[in-house]
Amino acid sequence: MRIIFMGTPEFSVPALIALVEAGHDVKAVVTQPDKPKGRGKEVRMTPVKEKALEYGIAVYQPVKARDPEFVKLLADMKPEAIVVAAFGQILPKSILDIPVYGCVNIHASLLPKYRGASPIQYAVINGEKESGITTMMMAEGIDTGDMLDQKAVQLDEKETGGSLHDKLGKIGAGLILETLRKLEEGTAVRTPQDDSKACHVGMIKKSMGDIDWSVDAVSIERLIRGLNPWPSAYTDWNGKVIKLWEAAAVDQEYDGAFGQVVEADRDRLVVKTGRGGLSIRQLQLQGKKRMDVGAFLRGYQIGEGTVFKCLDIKNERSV
RNA sequence: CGCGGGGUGGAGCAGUCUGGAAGCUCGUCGGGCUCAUAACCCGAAGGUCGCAGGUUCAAAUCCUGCCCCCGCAA
Repeated sequence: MRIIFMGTPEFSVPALIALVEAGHDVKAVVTQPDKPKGRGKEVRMTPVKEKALEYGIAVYQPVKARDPEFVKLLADMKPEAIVVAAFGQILPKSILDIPVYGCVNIHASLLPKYRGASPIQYAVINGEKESGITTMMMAEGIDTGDMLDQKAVQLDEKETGGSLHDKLGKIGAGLILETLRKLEEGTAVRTPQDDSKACHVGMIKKSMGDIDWSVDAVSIERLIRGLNPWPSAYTDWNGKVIKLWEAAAVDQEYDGAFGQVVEADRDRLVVKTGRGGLSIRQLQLQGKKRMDVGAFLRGYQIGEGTVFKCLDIKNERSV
């Protein structure tokens, strides 16, 4: 099938690879413009662009895809389908109408749940038992179009945003091939979404990682997993930022203030939360590499009574 | 040239400002105590102090250049 692929981050890459390896005629790849990233300020290509160049596929990076000139460019390529996976821009109707088979989106949730920008992290943060991939016909609303195929996956107890991201990326790659085949064969079934069961999640903000110790330990532990590896959950220790990478909720009540260390021995560091304690397993001090809590305790003097603080004023957690 | 932290036996840290014996908490190995132990006691091994130059009687420490890791920002 003659396809135009639109995607930007790492999540989109497996799908692009799958399309190419499956023999589809990927005419062009559309991705976000390069931006200065990283420590230096170096301009870095998007992951999708990098892969596209490997394959020798033409890459387009419009600041605004809805620009009429760009729309015309797309139309002139006469794609049979446009496959979109975490592209990062909203497509206007003028683009949605171009391909005969339509614009198919690969979305990382079991729609209609978790429409929006960060379905993967929120699935973990909210403690979902399962999530998945939905391929869908794109409509003008955000992730509101008719569903085509869906594949679920169970979340592991230790699932992180990163691990789920990788799982779903692979599943998405497989599912989009199936969906395209059905579209071509004419066997695809469009299922409208039940809007009453829909929910929408916005972009992840770094400030979400600022741990509010008055919240229950179970939720904090989920937050830590959901925001791993990016942007990560963190707290303040004597004016220094500490990222928490791994923890476990302890079902026990302690005396003391929220955020206070209530247990500290050779390999165990427990902090009091709104409900229960949080046993920190792996953490990272600013400027340092991540380390197991045992190593941290050996190098620094952490006594019971040490207090971790929530520095940020606003904790914006939706859903 | 975006801002900043750091590279010291296997791990995590101190020591660097105010040059002058390699330190701390662990780990490892051997021995002891013990019903037993992640506990305790005794002993031991293990380090080019990121790399290369320079200053000095003397450099982990001061100066110069380079490499690597990390946080912020984007």
